Amino acid sequence: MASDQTKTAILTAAEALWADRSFGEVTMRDIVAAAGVNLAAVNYHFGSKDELLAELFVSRTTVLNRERFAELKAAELAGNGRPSVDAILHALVGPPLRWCLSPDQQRSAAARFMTRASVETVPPIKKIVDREFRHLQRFANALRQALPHRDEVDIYWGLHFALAMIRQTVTDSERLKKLSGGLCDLNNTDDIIERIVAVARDALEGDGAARTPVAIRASGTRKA
Amino acid sequence: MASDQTKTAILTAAEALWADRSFGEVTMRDIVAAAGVNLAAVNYHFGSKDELLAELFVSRTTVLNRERFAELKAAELAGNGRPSVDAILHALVGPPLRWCLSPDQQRSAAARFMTRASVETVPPIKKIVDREFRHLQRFANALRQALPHRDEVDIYWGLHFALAMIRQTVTDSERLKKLSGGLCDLNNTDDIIERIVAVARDALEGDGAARTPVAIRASGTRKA
DNA sequence: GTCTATATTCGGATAGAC
DNA sequence: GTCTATCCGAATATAGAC
Repeated sequence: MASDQTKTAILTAAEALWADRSFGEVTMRDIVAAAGVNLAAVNYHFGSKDELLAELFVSRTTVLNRERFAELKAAELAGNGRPSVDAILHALVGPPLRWCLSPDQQRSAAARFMTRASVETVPPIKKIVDREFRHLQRFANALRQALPHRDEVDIYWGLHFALAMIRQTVTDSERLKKLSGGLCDLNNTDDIIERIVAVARDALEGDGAARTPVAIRASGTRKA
Repeated sequence: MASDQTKTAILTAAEALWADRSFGEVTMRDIVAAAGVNLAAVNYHFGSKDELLAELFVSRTTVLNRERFAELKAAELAGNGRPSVDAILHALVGPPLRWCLSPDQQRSAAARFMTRASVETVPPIKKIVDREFRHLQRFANALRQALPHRDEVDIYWGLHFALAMIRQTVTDSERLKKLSGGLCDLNNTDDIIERIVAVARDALEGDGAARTPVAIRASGTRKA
């Protein structure tokens, strides 16, 4: 087997396993068994279990963040440098949710893996949070520019809540499905994204906006 | 040392350690070292590491759920059997947040421990999720009664989002503090509870964004 | 590059003294 | 009830054959 294939097989297997279980619960033996490679391969290609996690996490977040950032840039272009709150939130929420709910098993696993890994306290992740931190700052800055009249504190809380809903939906959709007796459709990606964006938008734009009648909201006051 | 003291010391130490690290990352040796007791004491008093986790989790959730439920009952009394959405949400959100932000270190650790443990995939937790499930169903039922005109699906999503915000705030407040440059005051318990309740209430009572047909919503808010 | 076999550490559990 | 000492399995990592 070629070197690249072995590396990729390990990364893919690790991602799938870490999507559903924590770092410590997944052993290297689990990973190599799923990847169909030998135990020694992990250390040969990555050095250690920790470094495998770090490389995998950087690899996936780089792609996801690029996708988010591209949408943010597109929104800035469309808004002549002032993207709407709605567009910013779509750039933040859309990519992870579309990944998670994708029929592509690997994409879905990648989204769950990242969400899980980002709250792990193990050393390899601690070293990488800075990357994610700067990534989120871009969104915070975009929101501040889009809502110059809003108290900054409210903006950060709104972003915090948006991230909360993304996380919960990516990692805990099973509970919602059971709680609702199967009523909540977790296959309708667009509907879910719109729900999260809508709630986050109301949180950001404030109480007044949140109680504005549908007719006014839907006609697009934010675009002005 | 008396039996009760040893048991309590183990429970307290385990709770504090599991508040910040996952099940697998905390070893029994870590726990007994923090508790100042001997390694064998855990097996003597609890049987195994798994059973220690299960007993601790049941112990803490029992108290928290009772507190939540008492507030829900009080709200029902005050509302003549029909508690307001606001009161229901306060019963759901208040207890875990007050625990988490309490100056009492143990209370705070208990809240973080429960939040962490509830998403663990290890066997001892899997066996207990049913308890939590029934607990949440009570709140779902209360919300359905308070909002009879609302689509049930929206109610479950609103509950889901409320739980998301609670979880994120309990486990990840540190990131919000850093992201906001210290602007967000994470000591003002009441303010935080009101923020979460307000957003959840808007999501539940809705300005309609979440239940508006896609066709209408898309005309004004979707990005290009 | 890949794999087998093994070294080494670590963690959970237990036996038995006190 | 408590503690020391130890067993046993598991997990990471590595050495060395192919």
